[in-house]
Amino acid sequence: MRQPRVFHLLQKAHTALFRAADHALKTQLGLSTTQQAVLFSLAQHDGAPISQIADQLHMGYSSLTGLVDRMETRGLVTRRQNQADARSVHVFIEDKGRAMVQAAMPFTKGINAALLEPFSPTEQNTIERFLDHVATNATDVVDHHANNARQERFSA
Amino acid sequence: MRQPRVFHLLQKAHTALFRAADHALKTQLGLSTTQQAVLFSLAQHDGAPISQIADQLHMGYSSLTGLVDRMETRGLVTRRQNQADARSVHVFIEDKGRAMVQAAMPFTKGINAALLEPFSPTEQNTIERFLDHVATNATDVVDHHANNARQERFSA
DNA sequence: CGGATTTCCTTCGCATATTAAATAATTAAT
DNA sequence: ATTAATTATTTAATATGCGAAGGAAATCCG
Repeated sequence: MRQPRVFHLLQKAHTALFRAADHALKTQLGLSTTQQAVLFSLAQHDGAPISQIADQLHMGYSSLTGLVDRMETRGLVTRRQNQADARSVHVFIEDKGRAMVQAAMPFTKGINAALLEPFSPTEQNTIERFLDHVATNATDVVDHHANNARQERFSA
Repeated sequence: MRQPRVFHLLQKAHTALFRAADHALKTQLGLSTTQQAVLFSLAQHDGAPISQIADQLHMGYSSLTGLVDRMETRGLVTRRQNQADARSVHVFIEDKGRAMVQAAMPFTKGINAALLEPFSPTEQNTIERFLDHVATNATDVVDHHANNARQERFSA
């Protein structure tokens, strides 16, 4: 049985969706995709330390520093230091940021509904499980195969 | 029935997979995600005009110019003018570029297999159809909902 | 034919992102 | 106490991506 080329399919699906959504959200809210991601992550884990956000979004600290800078300048979030551990910096959503999450809601909800419309509940469940699976396991899978490739090269 | 938040799930899955894969492919082949995408697109449509690549990857012309520049510098592809229509520029893969596609193959294949391993053939088919569906319909769906949002704003 | 328009691509300027390496500040470990 | 590890920022280099403007070729149309 032929296996779907998920790797490229996922990339195609993603770019198709997000280049378009990016444009819409940028012109309507002034939010970039990445900033959106940070905001939505914070909406679920308000006050998360930088390290945790970086983890969730698979980014380095240095990427986040600039990102949070820009969002803080615009009044969407605030940095606060942890009193227990003065090294870690926590990020909190401000009202303005929360408002943006709310404003984006009907948009993303509509998109979800429209994209899932042709699929049965069972299929929708499969789709969800797959995307979750990729989100949580991709790093390990990739690392494993990258190591394999390296070993093959050494043994060649 | 609760609907999966495909929008955010897709983003999470994609970043998880591609931040990791990016790193691996960059260190092993020196290819960025976008350059990969161009290369793989060309592997299937060698000699495509810039406009077509832009279409496929949902990018503007100006983004592609620089991209192809860098790849041309590295000897992966070549630009050639269309003799029939001197405006359009076609891009061809060179041996070096083709070699990279080949070199990346086992890697992506392994990843595909690993990510699909927990899913039955039927489920794999569903997944493929979904990703295809998103890839081809996302733009329309997003535009439609963006327009709706704009209309609501005007009528408010 | 010839001017206006359109198409295809490049150039340029700008904002965003991303990474690697170096630095700081703080906490933990021995 | 000294050393090591953790957390985050800074800096510099590169990539990416969009929009506006321009140039060159093709097409439209009066």
